[in-house]
Parts: sequence; C-alpha cells; structure tokens
Amino acid sequence: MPEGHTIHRAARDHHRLFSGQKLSVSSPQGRFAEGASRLNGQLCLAVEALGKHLLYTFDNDATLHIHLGLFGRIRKWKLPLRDPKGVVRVRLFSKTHLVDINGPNICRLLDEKEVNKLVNRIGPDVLRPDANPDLAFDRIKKSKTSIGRLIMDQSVMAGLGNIYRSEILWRQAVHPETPGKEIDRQTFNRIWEDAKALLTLGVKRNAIITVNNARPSSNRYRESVNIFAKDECPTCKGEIRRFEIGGRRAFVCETCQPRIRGIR
DNA sequence: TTGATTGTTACCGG
DNA sequence: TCCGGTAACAATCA
Repeated sequence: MPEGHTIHRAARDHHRLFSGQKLSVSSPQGRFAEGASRLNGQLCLAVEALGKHLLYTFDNDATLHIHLGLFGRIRKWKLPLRDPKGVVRVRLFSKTHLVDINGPNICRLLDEKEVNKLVNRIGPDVLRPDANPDLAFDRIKKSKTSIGRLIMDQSVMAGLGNIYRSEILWRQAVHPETPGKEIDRQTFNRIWEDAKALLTLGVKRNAIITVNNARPSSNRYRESVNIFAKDECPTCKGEIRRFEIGGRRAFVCETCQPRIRGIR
C-alpha cells in the first residue's frame, strides 16, 4: 500500500485532527501494550512525515514511530469507536476521530536521540519543502549503482516506492539500469521534479497516478499508471520488459528508455 | 493452503 | 567502503 504520498497524506490529516489534543492510545491485541500505555492520555504536539516514516510527537518526550512496510495500513473514522478490523497494532483517538494502524513494519517509541538518528539516516524527501536535492545528486553522481536502485534507496532520496520508480524513469526516458554516475544534473533534476509532482498529486488524489490525463471520476480510488505491471508501452506500443532490481519487480520500455541517455 | 504484494533491515561475502 | 544477494518480518486477499 504505502509509498511516500500515503504517509504524507496521513501526516497532514492526522496533524490537523490530533495536534493540540490529548489522545487515547490503546493496543487492541496487546501487541504494543507497553508503548500505548506510555502514550495514553498524553498531549499530541505534532504529526509529520519523513519519507515513508510517520512520527507522532507527544508532550512526554516520546515519539511514536510508524513505518507501514509492505502491508501496513492506516484507517480513520469519525467516532464513535468501532471494533478493530484485523490485527490493529495501535489505536489512537481524540474526541472526534479514530485512527487504527494495522500491520506496521515499525511501531515503537523513540527518544529525541533516536529521532535525530532517523532524521540523519533518511535522504532528502521529495515532498518536504526543506529537502535539499543536492544531497541526492551528490550520492548519485558518485555511484556506479543503477539509477533504478538509487532513487528507491531511502538514504539517497526519500519517498519513492516500487511503482513510482518504474513510472518516473519511463516518463523521463531514463533506463533504470543506467549507472548513477552517468546521470547528468539536468536529467537528475527532471527525475526529482517529476517525483515531487507525482507524489504531490498522489497526496491530493490518494492514489498513484502517473498518466497525464487520468479521469477524475472513474479512477479516483485506483492507481493509474503507464508501464507498471503492463505489457505494452503506451507511447510506442512495444513490449514492456519485466526484470528485477534488488528483488523487486521493475518495468522498462527498451525503446523509449534507451540505455545510454534519455532523449525527450 | 499457497502465492503475491506500493518495504526495510541485518548479515554475509566479494 | 561499497555493493549485491538473501532471509526475515509484517498482514491480507484471491
């Protein structure tokens, strides 16, 4: 489910609902009982996203750190309370709204030191206004690792997941197996700006949309992509090649994404 | 029951 | 140090 847009959307929403509120925090199946009891009744100061990480800061110096991993989900309702669906690790609610978090890869409390460590480990987040893309390009231009790996390496740049990877490189006519050191600044800028634009749209629409003329109504809750898991290139009608990058599926149109350098 | 999935980390070896 | 490969983990659905 989650790429960066999902987390940023939740952060924005939960910040609006929860910051300045004392929250009730529980762990319905008891799998985060200790942490929940430390947070229960505490004042929530802020909710923010850092790449795909979600951080709830509380008044008692504790930060709830959530990462949804591959399967995690966040669900939200207006009160009244309802029975948890599936395995709810942690449940947060104010006087008005309820949030359940299922199946997170990470769900733990951080102190200030650990938060700093996390912040330093994560590369510039394309969705954050304070992101410095130079840091990402500095890593990329020195690396012989493929650009397909690099843009999904959260320490290089943060927010992109497996679908956006294939989609952005197709849109920018860059072959995913191009070594980072062969990516010039102009090409990197196109990738960065496209990532920012697509994730921003993703936050707004609550879906991964990478085609240029997505129909607002019919596709509202469904992804709309060009080549990810597709067989045919929308531009040249050629075959989309499937392969793997670091054990994750990847897609490329060898015609529209030439190996040497993208032409647009 | 099996397999697949929009993710990350630790560990190992080259 | 960098880099690629592998396993482990998370929960749900078809």
